[in-house]
Amino acid sequence: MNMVQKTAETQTKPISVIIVEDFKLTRVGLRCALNANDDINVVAEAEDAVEGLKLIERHKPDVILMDLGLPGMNGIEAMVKCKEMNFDSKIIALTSHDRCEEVIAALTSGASAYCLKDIDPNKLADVVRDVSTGVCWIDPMVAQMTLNSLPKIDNAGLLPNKSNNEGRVPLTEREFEVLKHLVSGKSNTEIAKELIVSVHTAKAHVCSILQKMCVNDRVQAAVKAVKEGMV
Amino acid sequence: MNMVQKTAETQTKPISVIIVEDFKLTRVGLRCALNANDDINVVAEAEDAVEGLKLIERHKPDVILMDLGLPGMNGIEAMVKCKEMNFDSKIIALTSHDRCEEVIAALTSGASAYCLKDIDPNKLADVVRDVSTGVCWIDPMVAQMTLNSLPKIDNAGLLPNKSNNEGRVPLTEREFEVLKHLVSGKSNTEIAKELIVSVHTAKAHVCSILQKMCVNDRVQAAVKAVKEGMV
DNA sequence: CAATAAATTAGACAGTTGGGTAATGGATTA
DNA sequence: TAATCCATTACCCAACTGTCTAATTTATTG
Repeated sequence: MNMVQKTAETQTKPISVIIVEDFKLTRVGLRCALNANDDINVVAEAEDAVEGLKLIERHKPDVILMDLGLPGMNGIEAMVKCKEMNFDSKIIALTSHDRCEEVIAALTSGASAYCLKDIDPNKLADVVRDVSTGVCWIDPMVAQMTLNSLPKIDNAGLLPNKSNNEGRVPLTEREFEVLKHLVSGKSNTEIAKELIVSVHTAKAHVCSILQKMCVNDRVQAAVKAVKEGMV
Repeated sequence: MNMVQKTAETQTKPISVIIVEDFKLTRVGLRCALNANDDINVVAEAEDAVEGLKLIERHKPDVILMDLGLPGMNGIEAMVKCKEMNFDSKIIALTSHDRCEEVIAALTSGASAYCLKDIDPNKLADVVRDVSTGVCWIDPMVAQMTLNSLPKIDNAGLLPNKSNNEGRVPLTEREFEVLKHLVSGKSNTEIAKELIVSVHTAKAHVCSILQKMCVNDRVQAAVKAVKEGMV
């Protein structure tokens, strides 16, 4: 039952990898895990960003494994500098955190993949292969979060399609404002204060939002709004 | 520590897949390519979105392969409706185009992966495996484009951060159950009825959920849960 | 101009929510 | 065994929610 799925075992030269990681033990672990694969070759290792950048410049590796929590220059800065050097090395960001801003920052600063450190070593090899071909790969723990950070686009009429508009919700502009505050968890009183109207007004808006969205309470409205990218 | 080699070859039941694709020939191709793998099982196929949604509702598959260019209701609408049904099926968007808006629209509408149709069949199987575990996988042809669409964040001083791991939420199993009901908009009374406990219990759980998630009310909890993919 | 829709305000009311505090039994762990 | 954590129940209370009815003002549109 074990035959097909190695998409990478071709005859071409192995994927060259550089590891930038401050913990010696993790470094060794990464090297061993990756070098166990015939098609992957760890060509160098660095324990800080400065050294890492030098090695990257020298070796021009296919893939860079970059720890984000480095002493001195952090991994994200390092990635930016790396991209400025203009090789087409692909970068895998590696951390143990799953903070939203960090994930986004890494991915917008040059990383093609984001892995948490507890990834299975064999899986990591797969990711290295994927990323070397240009794939964007994001760890399950942060995937949803990342996808939710993408800008919402009005899907209606995106594809040659007509019949759809009926399901849509025709909220007024004011109601949209209210909805945004509602989604951010504000109470009617807070919404009223924010929009400089009376609580009665805020309540009235919320009420008509609920009816237009066909839901029973503000929680459902908020969830629906988030899920459908209305906000 | 870990003897697994191929992340998929375990003894657990195969990954169930539903294919929604209008071209018969492509459908056959997809089915054959996937069914060639012991750990993947194509349980149904549909040639349009309406039929697809019915099948999805019936089978609750692990993974859905969704063509975006369907006649009638398009794939993106179908994904939205699919997400509304609230199973945790993962969706792979499949098209032959690489239009930016379409990619983003797909990923924000519920897709966990975006594949172009000329993908290697074995690679597709890998993607199915990855996606079934929650990975976000984006085809090389559109990966860079997608990453560029992420909101830019000011990286300065992003990382000097260690104390943050506390932000993570260690909800108990019971609390997770309650959270799910909460997200679906149920009141404490309804949650209590659902879990066959008293309202007091439900309230207690909700209360500790709010504290653990560091939010002030159930709306914020629901939104956070949805945004971070906790449910 | 008249009709329609949106935004605003108000009072009232039953029901829900979230915070405290406190007690009990069961399970796991030190 | 003792200490902890979890699930469960209970009561109180201030605050908030959602619905109703009803009225005024401003735009927009036929």
